[in-house]
Amino acid sequence: MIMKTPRKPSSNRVLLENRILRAAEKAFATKGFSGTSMESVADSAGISKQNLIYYFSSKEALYHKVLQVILDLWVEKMVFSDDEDASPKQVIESYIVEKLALSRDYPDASKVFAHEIINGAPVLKDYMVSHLKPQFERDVQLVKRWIAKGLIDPVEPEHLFFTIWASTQTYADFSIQIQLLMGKTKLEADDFDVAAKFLSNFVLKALGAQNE
Amino acid sequence: MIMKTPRKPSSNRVLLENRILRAAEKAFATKGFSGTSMESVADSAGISKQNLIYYFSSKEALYHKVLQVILDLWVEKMVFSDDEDASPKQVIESYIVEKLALSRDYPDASKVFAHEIINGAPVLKDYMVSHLKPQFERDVQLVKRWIAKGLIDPVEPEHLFFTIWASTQTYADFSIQIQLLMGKTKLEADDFDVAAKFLSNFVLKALGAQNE
DNA sequence: ATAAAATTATACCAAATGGTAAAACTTTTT
DNA sequence: AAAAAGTTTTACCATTTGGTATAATTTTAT
Repeated sequence: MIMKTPRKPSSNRVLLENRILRAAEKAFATKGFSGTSMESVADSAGISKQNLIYYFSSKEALYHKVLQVILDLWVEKMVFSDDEDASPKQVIESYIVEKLALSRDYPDASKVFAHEIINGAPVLKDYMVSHLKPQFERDVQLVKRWIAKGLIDPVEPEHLFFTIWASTQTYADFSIQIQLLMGKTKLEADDFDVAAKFLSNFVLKALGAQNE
Repeated sequence: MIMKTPRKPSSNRVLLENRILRAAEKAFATKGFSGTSMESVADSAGISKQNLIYYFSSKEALYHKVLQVILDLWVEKMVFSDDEDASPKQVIESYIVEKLALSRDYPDASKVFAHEIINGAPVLKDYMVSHLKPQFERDVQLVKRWIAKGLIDPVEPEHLFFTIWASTQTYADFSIQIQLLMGKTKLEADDFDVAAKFLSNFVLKALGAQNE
């Protein structure tokens, strides 16, 4: 039986796919799935619509790939319960800092995710139950142990996470509102630093976990 | 000069317009502006597309009206600095409770607003600067006076508002995520009560304003 | 009752859009 | 060099969609 050796993917292809994915991410972020046309993505990527379809055979396929890239990035960068022996202050502080860094560095990714969730998670529902929920439950258990040990004051851990997620992601998803209200044309790195300090202090104090 | 007396709007018309607006709000909330077709709104409202266009001459007009109804509701229900002499605890607690009540009772409105903001506030930009920003700045000043009087600990008031908004609206906008992670088919009134308690305690403690 | 205004139904259309078919061209492998 | 695989371009199409034009019907004011 003769096995044909497949040609190695040209480096050009990888570059082009990345260019397409970035263009698509930006489009999905600012217009949503329905509001994004394949032609506009192709234009942003500098290729023809038909050529875009050669690389991603349908708009759904393109959207799925964009979501997958986002999730890979997030899972890679966001682990809460890394070190069982780290202090709550350390863990929470770096969690908030990292989440805000994601909002700062990947605002489009955050917005695509926000669109997906607001629209009822039509694509991500299964993934959330199978992957995110177990991780979430582990993290909740860790917080409960902290409470049992008296390291932080008693709170509902689930709502603690909802609050941290919401208040870090708002700097990406609702950045236009924040800009308009603060009279800025865009959010600078400095604004994210201030937000990180504010939120860390805020959460730690609310948990009675400033020390250590 | 003869002035024709215009016919009074039939009560039927008011009812029908409300039915249309509710259907449109739900559609815009779950699909966004681009993802919503006039025909689907008409179907949900139980009329023909052409008849819908008779009442709202374009999709833009319909969307603008939906936004306006939402803003009217929110402005009516959400006043922060009502009473200068109320204690921070009273003001913040009722603010959080009322914001959560809006998320509970008008989740679609919250989602339509979220879509608008994530997409860059193409319609609401001007309104936010002319109406919301002054109100925001008044509220910020009130918080600053609280700090100056030593009623609460020093924080950046702007970020305090961003956090409260984000963490109350997430129970509407991201409800599917919360449901999936908590293993519920929907969020009940009880869940909102727990969230209100959690958030009130959390924020007041972070501000050092539990007493009074 | 009747004219005028309001409402609903019928027929239609131009533009946008996601996608297919297939030919032409380029690069890589043998 | 030739075959094969990969890539790009050209031409086209069916469906969806927002919207217009207009006729038919119902409701209201006089």
